[in-house]
Amino acid sequence: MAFTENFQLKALAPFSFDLCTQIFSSGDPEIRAYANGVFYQVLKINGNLVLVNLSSAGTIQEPKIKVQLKSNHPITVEDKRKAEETVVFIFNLDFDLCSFYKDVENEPVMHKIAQQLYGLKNPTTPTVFESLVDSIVEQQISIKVAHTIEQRLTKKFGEPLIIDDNTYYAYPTPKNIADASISKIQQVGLSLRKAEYIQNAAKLIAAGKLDLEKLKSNPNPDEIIAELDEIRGIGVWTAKLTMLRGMQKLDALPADDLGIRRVISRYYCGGKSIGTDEAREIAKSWGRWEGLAAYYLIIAEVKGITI
DNA sequence: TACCAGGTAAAAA
DNA sequence: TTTTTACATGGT
Repeated sequence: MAFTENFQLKALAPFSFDLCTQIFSSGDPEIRAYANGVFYQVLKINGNLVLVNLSSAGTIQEPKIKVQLKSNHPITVEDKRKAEETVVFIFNLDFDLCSFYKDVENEPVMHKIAQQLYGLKNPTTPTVFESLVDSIVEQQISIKVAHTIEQRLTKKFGEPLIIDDNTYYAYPTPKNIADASISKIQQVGLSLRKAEYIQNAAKLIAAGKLDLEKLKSNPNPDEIIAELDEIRGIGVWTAKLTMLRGMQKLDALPADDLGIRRVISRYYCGGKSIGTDEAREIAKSWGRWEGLAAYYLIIAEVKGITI
C-alpha cells in the first residue's frame, strides 16, 4: 500500500514543460523517463525514497506543474516541502529566462534559436554528486557509452523503490559508492582509474571532507573550479560540466568540450572544426549565459533546428 | 577490423 | 617543463 500526495507548483514564465522534459523521453524507464506527458524519477527525501511524477497543468505563459508523490512511507509536511524545493531546483522553475533572451536578442543566431526553444530551461541533477559522477563517467568516451555506464551504475549501486509492482532506482548516494569496492565499481564498464576517481570523491563526501552542496552556494565560479580541480580525476572540463548540470552555474562553459565545439561550429562556422579559442570567442557573445546558450545549441541540434 | 568518442593523471622525453 | 601514453567500452 503506497502513500500518495498531490499538489501543484507554479513556474516562472516562460516555461515549456514539454520542451524541458522531452530529452528524458529516451531515458531508462526504471530510472527516469518522460512518457505520456508524465516525467518521473525517484528522489531521496529526508532519508526515504519517493517517486515523483510531474505533468503540466498550465501553459508556457502561465506554467503550472502537477506533482504527485508516491512512497512506501508516510509523507510528512516536511517531506512535501523538501520535494517541492527539489522539483523547483531540478527544472530551474524560479529562473527568469527573459534575462537570457534579452542578453542575446542582438545576437542573430542565438536569438533565432531561443525563439524556437522558447520556454526551455536547463535541467539540473538533484544533487551535485550526481552531476560530478556523471561528468567523470563522460570523460573521453562517447556520450552513448557514458549513458549506458551511468544506467548500470545507478542500478547496481542505487537503492530500488518498488511501487505498484514497478521497480525504480534512486541515484546512488556517496555512501553507496564509498562502501563499494573498486572492482565492483569497475564492473559497470568503468576504467580502473575512473572507478578510483569516483570512489575517492564519494569517500571524501561520506567522510565529511567535501561538501558539494555547500560549494554550490559559493558565488565565485573560479573558487568552485579551483576546489573541484583539487579532487583527483577532476580537471577544468569536469568541474565546469558539474557546475552547469549540478549547480545551475549557467555561465560555465566547457569550451574545450568536443561536442560543444562541434555544435558551435555547426551553427556559427558552417561545420568546420574549430579550436577552443575560437569556441570561447563565439561564446562571449552570449554574455553571462554561455553554458545555458550551449545547452540551447545542443537541444537545437537534437531537434534539427536550422537557422 | 580498426578507430574514435563531450579528459585526466602519470610516465617519458 | 613539455609531450606522450594508457585507459574501457560501444558505435561506426
